[in-house]
Amino acid sequence: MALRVYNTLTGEKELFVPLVPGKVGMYVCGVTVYDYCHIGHARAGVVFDVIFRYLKYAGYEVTYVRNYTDIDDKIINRANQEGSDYRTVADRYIGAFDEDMARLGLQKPTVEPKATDHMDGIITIIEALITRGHAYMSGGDVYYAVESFPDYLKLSGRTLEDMLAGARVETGDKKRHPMDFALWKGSKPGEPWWHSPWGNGRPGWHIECSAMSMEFLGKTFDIHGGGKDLVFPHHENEIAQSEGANGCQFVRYWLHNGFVNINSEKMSKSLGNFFTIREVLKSYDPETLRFFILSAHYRSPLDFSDQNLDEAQAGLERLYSCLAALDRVPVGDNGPDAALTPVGEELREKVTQFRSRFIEAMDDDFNAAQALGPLFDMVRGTNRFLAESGEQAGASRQLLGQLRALLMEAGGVLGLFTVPPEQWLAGIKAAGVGRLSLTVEQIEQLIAERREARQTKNFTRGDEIRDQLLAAGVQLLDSAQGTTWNVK
RNA sequence: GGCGCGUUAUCCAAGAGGCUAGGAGCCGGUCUGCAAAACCGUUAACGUCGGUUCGAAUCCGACACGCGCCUCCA
Repeated sequence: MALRVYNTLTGEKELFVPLVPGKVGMYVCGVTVYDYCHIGHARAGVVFDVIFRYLKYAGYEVTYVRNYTDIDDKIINRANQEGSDYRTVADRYIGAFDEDMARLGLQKPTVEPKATDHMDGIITIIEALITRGHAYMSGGDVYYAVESFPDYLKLSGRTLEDMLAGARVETGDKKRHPMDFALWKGSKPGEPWWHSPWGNGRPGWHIECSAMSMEFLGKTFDIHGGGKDLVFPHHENEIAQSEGANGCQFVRYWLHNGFVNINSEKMSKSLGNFFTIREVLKSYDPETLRFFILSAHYRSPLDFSDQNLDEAQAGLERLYSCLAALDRVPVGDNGPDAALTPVGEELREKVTQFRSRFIEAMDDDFNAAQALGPLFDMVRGTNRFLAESGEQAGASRQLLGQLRALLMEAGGVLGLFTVPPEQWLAGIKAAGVGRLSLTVEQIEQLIAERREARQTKNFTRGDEIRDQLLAAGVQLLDSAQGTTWNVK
């Protein structure tokens, strides 16, 4: 099997063949830095992080570029609101973005360029567009003439007529066609500006991505990604700019992730129904959020809710618990594994098939949700084997070691299992304690009281304490070694 | 209005002509003073109506419902 990816441009899954064998150039639209990131940004970040990781896992040398758009109307507005300047706002939210993405465990892209560091490239492309008749000056601005580019809207599969029908497009007096868009905006008083052949001003939205991708990946490159909402106008306009200026294909494979929904409705700034990443990470572990994102295919909508996050946590906990159980297996001798029981043979079979099943899923348009299946399968087999062999499990350490390595290998691609299992499990518990009305001391005290009651066979009192704690959200776990507890 | 997408069991969610997805839950079992937890086992589905086919969640058509884009958005 070979990697196949869904290309928005053709609307089909295609065999992935990079421009240069063994190498991949990938550009993903980052963020416009004017506010904290929400869960939608988290999804895009995680999805393309996994794509980046998988391409490397598949043996490609990947150049991954993810930009910061650090000059834009919204940044300027924000700066005006708070009485600072665009640079202050941009730098603050670049810092916040980096923090959020690091917490979600994203690997650093190869390059993370900023729009304002690429003014020369931006100006060069606009000049080329004017020369080739794709752009025109008007009232201090420069606009792209969409009618000059026959392929315009090929990505979203529409026509200019479709777009205008019933649409609320204002016919700005500066534009020749209502769909024309700004490449360069003349600066108004008090606004940041850069020198250009068309006077002082700043770039329009879209052009920075054409400039930065060309700078680091060339005129034609393999993968361009972003959220579905960028298909139009952002990516459509990038195509018009880059292909208009260079006269050659811009991007070979367009990848777009689906939205995060709240109650089946798109999460967005304008609807005001969004959660920031940092808000969510107050109640949920970052890897849980990551796991939740990976539990649906990247192009499908993903419904965000506490219930779904809780389920994701339960799933991830199952995986981590298995890893922790493997760590507790007593070390056997270094000799060959003991003869396996039927249950052991079954597990060996799962171990043998694991990698090909995992790769098959990921090769099919990065289907991480499907790739999770073999992980859980192997976990079930492991639990079963461990339960059966008990103290003797150490005699099969080669098999178990191989199994653990495979789990970690898959975790490396998905960005999971980055925390030592016992520590992760302890972290989940600690987070739960923070939400309780009882202190750890009070809980321990009650448990001690219960132990005494039970020792004197006063089960009524013992059960009373157990119910009391349960009502407070504390779940007791009795075992031969004594009583421990968990937050429910 | 134009264009596009989706509808899978109690819930979440893969699958895209014949091949066990998976998770949570329910139920049964092991364990336990009884429970809980953990572990094991197990259950069930393809929106509706037609069509193509030896065979359809899967392909085609109609309908219903939901959603998205057409305006800043990951």
